[in-house]
Amino acid sequence: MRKRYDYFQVEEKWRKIWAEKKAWKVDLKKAKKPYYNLMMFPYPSAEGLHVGNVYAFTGSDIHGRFRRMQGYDVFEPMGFDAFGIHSENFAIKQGTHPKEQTEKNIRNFRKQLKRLGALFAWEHEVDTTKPEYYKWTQWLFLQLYKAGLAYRGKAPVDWCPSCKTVLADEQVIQGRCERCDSEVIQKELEQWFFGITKYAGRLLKNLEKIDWSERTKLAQRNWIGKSEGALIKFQIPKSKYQIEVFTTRPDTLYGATYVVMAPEHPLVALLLGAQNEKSEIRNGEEVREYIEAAIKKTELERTELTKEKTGVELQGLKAVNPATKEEIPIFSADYVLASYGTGAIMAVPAHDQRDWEFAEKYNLKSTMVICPLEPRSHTCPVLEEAYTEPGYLVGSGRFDGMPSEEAKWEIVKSVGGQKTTKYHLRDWLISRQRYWGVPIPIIYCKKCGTVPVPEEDLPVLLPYVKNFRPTGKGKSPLATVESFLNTTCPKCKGSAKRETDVSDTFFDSSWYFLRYPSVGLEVPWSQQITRRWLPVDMYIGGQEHAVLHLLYARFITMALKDIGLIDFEEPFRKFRAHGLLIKGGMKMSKSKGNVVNPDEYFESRGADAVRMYLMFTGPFSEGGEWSDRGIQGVFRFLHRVWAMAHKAQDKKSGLEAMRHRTIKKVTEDIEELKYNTAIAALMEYSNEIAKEPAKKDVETLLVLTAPFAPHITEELWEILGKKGSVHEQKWPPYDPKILKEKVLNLILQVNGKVRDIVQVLPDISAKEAEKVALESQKVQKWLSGQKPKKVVVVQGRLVNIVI
RNA sequence: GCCGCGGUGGCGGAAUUGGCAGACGCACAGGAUUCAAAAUCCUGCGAGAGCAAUCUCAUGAGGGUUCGACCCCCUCCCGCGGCACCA
Repeated sequence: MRKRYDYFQVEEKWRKIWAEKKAWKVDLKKAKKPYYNLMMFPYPSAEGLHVGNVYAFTGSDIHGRFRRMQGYDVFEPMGFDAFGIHSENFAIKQGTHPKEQTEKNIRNFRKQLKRLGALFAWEHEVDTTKPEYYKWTQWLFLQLYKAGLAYRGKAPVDWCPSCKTVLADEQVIQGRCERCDSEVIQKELEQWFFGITKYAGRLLKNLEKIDWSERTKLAQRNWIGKSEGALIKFQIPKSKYQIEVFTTRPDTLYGATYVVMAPEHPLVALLLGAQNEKSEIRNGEEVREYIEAAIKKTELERTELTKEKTGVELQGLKAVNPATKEEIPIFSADYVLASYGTGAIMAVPAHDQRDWEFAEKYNLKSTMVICPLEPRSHTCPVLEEAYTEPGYLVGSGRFDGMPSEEAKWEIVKSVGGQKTTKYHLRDWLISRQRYWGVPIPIIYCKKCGTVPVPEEDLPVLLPYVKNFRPTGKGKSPLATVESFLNTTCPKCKGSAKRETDVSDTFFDSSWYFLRYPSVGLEVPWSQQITRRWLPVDMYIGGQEHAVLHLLYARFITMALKDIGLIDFEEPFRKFRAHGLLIKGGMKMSKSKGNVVNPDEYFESRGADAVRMYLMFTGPFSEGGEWSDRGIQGVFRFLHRVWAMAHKAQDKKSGLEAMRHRTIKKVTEDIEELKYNTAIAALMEYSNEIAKEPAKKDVETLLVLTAPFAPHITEELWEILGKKGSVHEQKWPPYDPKILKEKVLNLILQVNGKVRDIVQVLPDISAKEAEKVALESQKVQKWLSGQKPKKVVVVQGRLVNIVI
């Protein structure tokens, strides 16, 4: 009796059985070989599960299933990163409420995710919007606060006028909001920050020792942006003030012909003095106007590269170059950023292109102090633009003739400068003036100041508010909710006000992996369980989070280690970024109308076919291209496997060597996440088996295919009358001795071109191979009697005859 | 501008890392089956020449190293990603 392959019935049947048996449950307390297989949890959008999610999760699940068959106790949790502006905006548009909308979306996601046939540990689901989760997010905030890593500060911050909230540095892409692409403007606001910059050096250094995708590490390195340089002070004569600059090129100090301070530099304001007050600066009015205008500009306007540089001289004041002792002019210009280094620079027009352009415009002196060639034996060229490469010093007093790299630190020493390292990374701004997020657990009391909410009072519940629209006035909508805003001070019991901003959603996701194993417990995480399960063994996710989520998670983990709450400082032992699934050569997006709905294919081809096809489109780490017709290929493959399992005979297989080769190939490919070639190997093997199916081969094929297509393999395993589940089978070993074919196809080349292929014994010696080659008729034809100049023998592969 | 990755049939992609270029699959063509279609199965499928055996050319372009190059080196072109007035 032979049934047709009815994927729908098969998949539904096993989904039910697995759920009933709790087939993937691991005992977190007792597991002997714990393996934490993590995937980036999704944001549950109203559009439903995206095929990109399915792609990522399938790749991760295959890895989990593979490890499980290798004998690990695999914990593969799933959850929802459900707070955030996205759902809030959606709710505003639809006239719903984010809470209800989110609950609805999660129900839908859960239903869709269950069709995937993954190992998900649903009893450990995390939902970041649930008080039982965000209670601990708030608790975490308090721990960081106690440790001095969460602080409130007034600073010019990036404000998105469309999202009506401030943004973290990481969320501003080239002066635009990452989410809505609006031009970001600067606002001076008092906000909460996390002190991630304290960890810059460690975040950078640890990259050397963690097993992560190289490109992800590279993106983090770029973002952290280390520069080694020096702090050098320029005295303002007859005053108590000095301008301290940061430079990576102290070797050019003798060429510093003016200094520049950023418009926001506090010393500029100080030197200007109060309005109407007498100042040393002769053109105070002009300077004031310039600074006001500069501060008003958007980030985009200020960083526009093509724009001509502007600035204003602080007339009447000079600074002394500590090397030349020369008095040089002082400028304020917005090409110098307040947020980096000391907010002031020494300008060396000859050796910095930006300074060159500025000096040209304002007719400032330029002195060449680095010569590209050894100056004693060459004349230095006349520059037509800044020379920024290393070279030899000239016009630099006793340092003349020294290579610039060498002179650097000597010069720093000679002027009493200080060697330092600076990073581009900025502190993490976590305040958001929005509704749908975790309330920051802080109370402001007139008497006691800033008071953290006592831990026993957590969670600070996010109130259900009908009007949750952003106000746009630099305040969260929660500020209008009297019952939330007004509270009593935990210290003096007097009346006090709550912080009304919520925290960045990236804070929610910066620690969820710690919560998963401990879900349901009345502590943020159990020490015992955490010691057994963390750090995460394998983390798979998108590259787009390289400098957002992945950096934040590392920072939080490091901070927790220092506070003494966990005993490891890197959260993810291994991280692999997967590629992007595209369609028609383009990223999928609603506006292009090329978004693939996975449900449609779950219906028409089944989850196994969807899983397998997605993995077949290309290397998992590179991404792939979805084609509506392409899925037919794996669908046919599954049908053929179905058919051959029904036809399989209990007889000796003629495919021993191939079986072992396939096991080897599939094992190694899965190990490296090269699922596309693993599947190709399975197809090749099955193409051979199909000719005369022997049970032994079909069984091996089913075991090897199980991680990719869990339902059909389980069904066929049962149909073959095998005991237990195919997923409980041990991953098959291969025997290197059986790998080799009995005959070797020896390639015979003449002048590097293949002219003949002969079958020989695999262990043929070099001498014999040469003899065989020279005897070949075809080779002789090409030789046409000539004596070979040289014969190259590659053992077990080829012979190349050179004439 | 700097850094990184890539460019292979009509398409997605392989190639044990210097050793048979195009595995596997899609699409396409021919055939079988069918009243017919779908599905399925078999065969073919880089380009050019040839009845054929076979030969020539071909991995973005040009050059080089090598017995031998998709792979290594140099120059250039194109695409993607990260950073970017960061001193």
